[in-house]
Amino acid sequence: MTNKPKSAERKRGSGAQFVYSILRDEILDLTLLPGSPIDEIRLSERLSMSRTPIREALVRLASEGLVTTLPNRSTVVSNIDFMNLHTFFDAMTLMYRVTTRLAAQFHTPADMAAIRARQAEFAKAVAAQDALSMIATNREFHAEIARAGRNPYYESLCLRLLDEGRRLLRMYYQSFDDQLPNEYVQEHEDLVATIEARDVARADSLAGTHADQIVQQIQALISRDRRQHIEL
Amino acid sequence: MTNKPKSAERKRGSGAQFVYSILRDEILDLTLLPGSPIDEIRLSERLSMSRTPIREALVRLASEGLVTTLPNRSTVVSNIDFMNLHTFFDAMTLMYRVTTRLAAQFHTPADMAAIRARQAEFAKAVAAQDALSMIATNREFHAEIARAGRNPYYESLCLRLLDEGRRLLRMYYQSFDDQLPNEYVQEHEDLVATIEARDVARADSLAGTHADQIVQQIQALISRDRRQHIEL
DNA sequence: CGTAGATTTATTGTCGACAAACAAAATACA
DNA sequence: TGTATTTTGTTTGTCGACAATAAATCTACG
Repeated sequence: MTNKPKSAERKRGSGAQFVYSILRDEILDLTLLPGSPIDEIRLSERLSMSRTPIREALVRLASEGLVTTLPNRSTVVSNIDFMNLHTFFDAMTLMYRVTTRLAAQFHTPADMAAIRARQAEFAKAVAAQDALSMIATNREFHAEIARAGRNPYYESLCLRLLDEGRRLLRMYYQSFDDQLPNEYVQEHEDLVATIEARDVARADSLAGTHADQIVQQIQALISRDRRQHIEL
Repeated sequence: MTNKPKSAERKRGSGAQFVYSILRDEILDLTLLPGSPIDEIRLSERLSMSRTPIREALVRLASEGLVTTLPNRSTVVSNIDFMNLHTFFDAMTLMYRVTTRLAAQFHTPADMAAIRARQAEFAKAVAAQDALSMIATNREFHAEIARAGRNPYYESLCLRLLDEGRRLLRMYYQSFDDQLPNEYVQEHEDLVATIEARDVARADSLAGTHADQIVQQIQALISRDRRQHIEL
């Protein structure tokens, strides 16, 4: 299935990193569902390597909150805390605003080129109506803006939130992929233009409304989902 | 020197956690200076345990940015990036404001009791003119406020920034401990009162000015330090 | 005397194995 | 039959050892 290089083919020192990125992707793509246990031995067999690099990857994932390790018990994929989603929305909105603001202040021509490239990928995914690709490219677009802001503290929180959002969106887009967010492409275009123009106030405002839009959409998906559950 | 329980005395599963907290404290207290290498074998001898739990602790510290692992080379304590301190100040100020704001909105009686307890400890440290204790208790005070805000995303960033700040302050207070920040005690009192009164706007504003004060003090210490270096 | 290459040494990354802890199954007993 | 207890099995936490890699040292040669 997935390309798994044999242990001999991989370079020394890349083991944990390799396992980390594999697991991370599987968690964020919901290939590993929230709450499902992660067996170290089975994983070591699947990736044909020792338990040591796998444990290191798990420690890293745990420190980022993607997995939860029960002492002396199996580590499980962290659940999505639906009760406290508002904290996620709140932080997401603020980080969108702050990073976009900083990007408008500090971007370089190279940053703009990178941002435009991400935006092009996002537009292509939307045109193709590929929901999964949309989620991924949207994440990369905002990650690139955060990078241009050049504040590693904001950037790391933003990346964490984008990952969490990717997982959340993945959960709903696999059932409701009939949404057509063409307006998001336009909003992104406006965002890019405003950043390039170094219009800090407008960048802040646009990022805020953009975040609100996404929040509203997710909430709509959730309530739609809830209603279904009730009707069963 | 330090109380090191023999491996038999410690509970199974607490090994990595134990090493983590030891190393973390030593890094933040500057017992381990930035840039100094961390030898796994020497550490395993010093703490009388295998290299495995030590490596886990190092992975955790690396994912929090406190140490940097050079591939196939020794992991070193992360340097303080003086060139980009402004990003730290920026994030610190925003997080002070946001978490204090949220604490004003969502605090419970239990939160207030905990915050007051931390404030009492801080006041005691200031009264005793114990610079190191001041740094630690100030950190705990703001960490408690962040906890009362009940947003885990803000809270984790805030904790990270407080740690970084603890290290930074430690660097200057060990040479210039003649500062007497009695006004900080009063500012903290005002902060507590405003939070309890649920005055969100004023809490935001107070937290902002409080952060500005601290930033100014650190910058003053840095410039004073610079002048000394030039005069040598 | 200095520099390039070979060799040694020290330290990390990985592995397989064992022991402790928890969960589940099986058994004893009322 | 139901509950408490023992036994069994599975998975983690820890350990010591080995292999790979880079730094440090040494050697040869200009």
